Amino acid sequence: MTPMEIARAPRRMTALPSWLLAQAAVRSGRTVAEALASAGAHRSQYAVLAALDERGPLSQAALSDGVGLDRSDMVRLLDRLAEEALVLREPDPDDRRRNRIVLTPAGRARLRELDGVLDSAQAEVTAALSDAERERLVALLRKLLGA
Amino acid sequence: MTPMEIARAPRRMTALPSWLLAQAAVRSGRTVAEALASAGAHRSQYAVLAALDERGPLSQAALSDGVGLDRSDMVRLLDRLAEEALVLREPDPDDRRRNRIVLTPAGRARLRELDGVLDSAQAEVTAALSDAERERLVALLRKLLGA
DNA sequence: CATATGTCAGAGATACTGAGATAT
DNA sequence: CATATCTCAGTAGCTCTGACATAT
Repeated sequence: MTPMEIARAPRRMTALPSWLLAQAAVRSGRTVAEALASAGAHRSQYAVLAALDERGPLSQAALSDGVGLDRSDMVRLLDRLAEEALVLREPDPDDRRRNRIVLTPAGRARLRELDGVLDSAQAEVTAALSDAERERLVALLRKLLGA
Repeated sequence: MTPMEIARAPRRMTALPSWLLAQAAVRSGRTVAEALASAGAHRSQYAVLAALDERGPLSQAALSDGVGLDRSDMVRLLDRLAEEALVLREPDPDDRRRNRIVLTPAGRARLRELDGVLDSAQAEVTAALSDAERERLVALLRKLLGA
């Protein structure tokens, strides 16, 4: 999904780092989104499942923060994950304002499945590069991001 | 503009090429959008002015195609550029279905100004990299895109 | 009282769809 | 008649705001 065609662009733009990054991100994002969509999932759903798997039960606020999603949108996302019984929403006994979001066994299984989907999507994204080149790209992007 | 905070994300995601590309593109895109916005412009406006400068007068369809923008959106974009007298919309005598979109002297001047804005935005985007690293990144992105 | 949380309704910008009028 | 161009209205998904009730 996110059809979002790759734009042809004026020549002067195609040399810009910002344009190359944008194009690469669009293609890569489309590849990943399509892979997840064919498994019936979305990027933010995967991120939430992964965060819960790595960090254990979290409040919605902590989840929103840890995943970079607005709190109001997290509400709807969790509605859906809870419907599918991939997470549980239980009241937090320590702070009754909070919901404790817990990954269910089904959620964990789903996450494993999506981990595999993501993994082959990465291979597809970087198919044009050798292993060494892919590593160099990753290192440069990390440095660019100040990691 | 495009506030769009950088997302923190689960650890397993931050190692993925697709995630690094997405994050780099978001930062870079924000930098560029803010630079253009402070000059009162948008990315697609710049692209249209640049396409006209490089290729001469074009129909709206050719412009849409050359810039990767939907035809229906091009209508509104050109309304604005024409209001500011940066382009002219004149009937094409050779094919009366078409509009001939012409860059005005003011449009060309605007483009020169925005070229400068873009140029310093690129420097900002790649500030964390050395010249050699920036070139390596550009080469890798080109290869990734199959250029 | 000030702040944090979850929830909801809606704004805003962007990409796209569908249909109509005009011309080829 | 089939197709291309421009235009307009409206949809869809996504992000973000503002407000509210509840709890700390």
